[in-house]
Amino acid sequence: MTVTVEIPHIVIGRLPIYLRALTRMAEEDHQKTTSSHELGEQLGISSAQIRKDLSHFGEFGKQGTGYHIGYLIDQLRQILNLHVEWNVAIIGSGHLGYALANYDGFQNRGFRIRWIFDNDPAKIGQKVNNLLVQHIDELEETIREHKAEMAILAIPASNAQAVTDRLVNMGIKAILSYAPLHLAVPEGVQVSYSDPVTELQRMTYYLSPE
Amino acid sequence: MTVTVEIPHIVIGRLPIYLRALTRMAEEDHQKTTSSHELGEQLGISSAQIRKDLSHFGEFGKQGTGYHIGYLIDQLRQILNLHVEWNVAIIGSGHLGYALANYDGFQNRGFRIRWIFDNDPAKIGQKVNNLLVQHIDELEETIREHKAEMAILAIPASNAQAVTDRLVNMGIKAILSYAPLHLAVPEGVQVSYSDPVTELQRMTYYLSPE
DNA sequence: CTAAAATTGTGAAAAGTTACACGAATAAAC
DNA sequence: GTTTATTCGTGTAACTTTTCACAATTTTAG
Repeated sequence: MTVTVEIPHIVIGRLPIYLRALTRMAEEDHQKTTSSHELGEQLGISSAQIRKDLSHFGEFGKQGTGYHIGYLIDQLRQILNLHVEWNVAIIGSGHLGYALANYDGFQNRGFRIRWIFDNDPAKIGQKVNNLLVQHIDELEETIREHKAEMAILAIPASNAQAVTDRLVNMGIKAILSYAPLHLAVPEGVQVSYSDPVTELQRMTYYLSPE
Repeated sequence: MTVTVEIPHIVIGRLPIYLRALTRMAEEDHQKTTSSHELGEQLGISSAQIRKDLSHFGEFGKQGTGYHIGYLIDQLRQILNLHVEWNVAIIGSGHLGYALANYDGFQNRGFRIRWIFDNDPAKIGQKVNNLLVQHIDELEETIREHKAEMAILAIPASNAQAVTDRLVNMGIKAILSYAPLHLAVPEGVQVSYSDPVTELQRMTYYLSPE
């Protein structure tokens, strides 16, 4: 009898944060080990929470010493399926799509921007950081041919659901959306949202006007 | 005796999402009323949760009818302090800062991008969507003079903490950061993070490699 | 070699969040 | 005018998440 323990989504969400902080410690400070206390200090998270989060996946630390950073980074990358590089399509080559295509932060963190699409004829064929802007109608063929699995949506809200339907239809299983609306997707498709305005609005609640 | 009931942060975080959906209903569908059920359906949130969230702030609905959209939008804007327009400074005029400065989604949602700063002499004085790029060393004087209260960080991780310290020092109380690191700020300063890579990494956990 | 300090992993308690379910009010149908 | 539908607001229960606190282990100091 196998008992499948579902690991809380909220725990998964913190792993990339740990990974980012550990990578910084290794690369900038040339540090070899750290403790849950030190890591928590840097991230504003309690040490107990970090230990409990990690304990869902194994025993990575050593009493008295803490965690070997290189080893823990490696384990986190395995857990998050980052030992393979994921090919990502950007939809929309407006200012934001352009910025994302030029961002060098995807490298070495598990992702490679491989395609960029737009529906504006004036943009098709333009070069964006070594990628040729393709027409959105080539989306299906490109995904099928290259088995793309992730997409970043950098288009206005008005087209976002229609494009999402096409992506889902072609088997895309994870979408990071910058369009300011909720997207309907079938079970099993991951969606992550980023809307600067909702974030600012959340913060203004805590500010006193004037 | 006044009992101050602290409203959960997680509830505050959903209000802008409700506001966004209600605004869409009003503007696109010219709808006058809605129900917690309909709103929840559109957002993938249970109707009970929406009712409970709103009930923290008052009784905005009517049995049998639901919510008057215009009225609820108005109430949410009051709660979130959006009846005033907030002036926002963008730090960094790279690709991302440029995209944010050109984004028209801030208008009518409570924010106005007023300033954009950079430390690259080649960029100072350039025009970005009617704003002149100012040198980062003019930050303090500009904030003091205009009483800016919010900032968006669109700079590399390497400078982010130093710039944050300067912003906090000048009294900035809310920061939306696109720099991929945790920022240390004193109590009472709001920080919101947006890192496409951590979001993608969270999603790859749920995808099967190959 | 022994004592003190550091640190993990974890069971249990506490705190926080969501879902349920129902009385009360309103609107629609007949 | 009465019955049926709809819908809200909310007390309580169920569930989720975080914190506490401690035994066990390892390292450091004397």
